[in-house]
Order: sequence, then C-alpha cells, then structure tokens
Amino acid sequence: MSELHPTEGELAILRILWNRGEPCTVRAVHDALSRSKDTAYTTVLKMMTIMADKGLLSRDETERTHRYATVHPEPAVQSALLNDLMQRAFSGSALQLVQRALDTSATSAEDLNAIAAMIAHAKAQRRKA
Amino acid sequence: MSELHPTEGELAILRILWNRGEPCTVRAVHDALSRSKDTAYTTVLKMMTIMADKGLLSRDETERTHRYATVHPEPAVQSALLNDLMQRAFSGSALQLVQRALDTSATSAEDLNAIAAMIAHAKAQRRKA
DNA sequence: ACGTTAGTACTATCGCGTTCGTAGATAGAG
DNA sequence: CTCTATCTACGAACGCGATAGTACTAACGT
Repeated sequence: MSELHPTEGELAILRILWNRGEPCTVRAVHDALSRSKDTAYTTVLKMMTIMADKGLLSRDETERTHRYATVHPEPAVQSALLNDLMQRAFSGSALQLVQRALDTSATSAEDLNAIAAMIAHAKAQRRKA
Repeated sequence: MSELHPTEGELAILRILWNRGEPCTVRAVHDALSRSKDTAYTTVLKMMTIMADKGLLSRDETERTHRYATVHPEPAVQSALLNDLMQRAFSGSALQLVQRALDTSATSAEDLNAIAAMIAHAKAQRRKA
C-alpha cells in the first residue's frame, strides 16, 4: 500500500535511478546525489537497503557490487503521489488540483497548448468508449 | 518557509477550519475530526497549539475557551503543496504534473470541459499581456 | 601471500510527528 | 462556598526517517 509513497530521501534516489534507466550501484547513486546534496556513502547505502526491503527497489547480488533497480515505473509513483495529495488537500477533486496547478505556476504558452491538446485527446478517447 | 508545508495531521485540522470558515474551539475541531479518525481530545489540542506556535494557526485567548483560526488561506497552502510535489517528483514541470493528473484520475467529461475552459481563459489573459 | 581498496552489514543517534496521561486553572451549578 | 465539569499546559513515550561511524568481507595488484 505505502510502497508507492516514498519519502523525500527515497524519492531523490528513485529519481536518479529512473534517469539512468538501468540498475546502478550504490556508489553511482551516491556520486550523483552528491552533486545536489551532501550525504555520506553509508547513508545512501542504508536507505537503499531499506528501500529494497520495502519493495521499492530490487537488488541484484550476483556480482560483488550489488546493483539496484527501481521496481515501480516513474509514472506509477507520480500517480500515487498525486492521488494522495488530491485526497488530502483537494477533497479528491482532480479538477481543483489541476486548476490550482495552472493558476499557480507560470505556465508557458506552449504548455497551455500541450495541455489543451491532451484534453482534446482525452475527450476523443471518451467518445470512442 | 516550511510554514506552508503542513503534515498530514495538521492538514486534517486545517481542512476542518477552512470548511467552517470561522475561528473554532479545540472541542469543535475534535468533534469534527472524530467522525473520520479516532483521536484523543488532548492530542488535537496539542497539535493545534503546536500549529499556533508554528504560525499555521492564530489563537484568540480573550475567552476561556480559546478559538483558533487559520492563518493561510486554503489556495495558498494548496499551491505550496503542489509546488513542492512538482519540484520533487516532476522536475518542476507543471505540464508533466497536469498530464499525469489527467491520465490517472477518471476525470469526468464535465471536468474536462471545465479545464478546457480554464485554459482558454488563461490563453486570453496571455494575449492581453 | 599480503596489504590496500571498495563493498555491505550492523548499530546508534537525532529530530520530528503523533499520541495521550496527568496536572493545574477556571467557570458554573447546587 | 464547594464540587464538578471543562479547559489549557506540560511532559513522556513511541515510531520512523535520516544520518553516519565502525566492523567485517571479498577482490585485486604487487
């Protein structure tokens, strides 16, 4: 259930793994993380083993240096987080959420167009079904 | 800074206060909260005093039974939470966030139309400026 | 064969959110 | 005036996320 509710630190690690797109060593993740944050190697290791225990990551132990991979794809986690926030702060209303997102961020004209296109597409899907 | 990042429990209390639209007593909040959650009166009291210390709530102590009111309006907190999530899970891209929100939740046709209207409006605003 | 290097595991600590019991204060009823 | 109900305040305890130091293990070069 809460597999898809990573904490802040966990999400930072997941982002790196998603970016790489392939199983990585703790060393690689730590190096990448060091660019934005100052964390000890053992801390990253600890977090990643915990995440593996939780089922957030999978671990390949065939080599001496273990390689970790994400279990859930990025969109699934994004959806889960979004749904969570929608329930907690928007009474479950996707409309309100999107509304707030749009009038908050300085959305570019291109983005507006992209979203409009997306909606048109969604409507088309609707008509088919 | 983190004034606008209420925790889960804090948000539940804020929601009640926002719904009421007026300063409330701890008793009133606790009663409302009891409908969905089983929490002791003193727990709610404790959280609300902490929130007052944090600047999330203001307190009127003129009467014996203090009355608490929200400091920040709901939209502001929603925006802050949304921005936070946008940074953490969507690389700061509002487009991606909205995209995920739309293709995840079973958005109703009316909602789609409402969002489309909203975008049209935003575009119009853009043209003016 | 041995020491250096790099890896994982274990353990401890710290802060914070959450929970609630208990104590102290005050208003209102009898 | 006293007793009771209700309120606030204080402090303790617990779980968990985050952090990191230390110890043990395995490979690799000389």
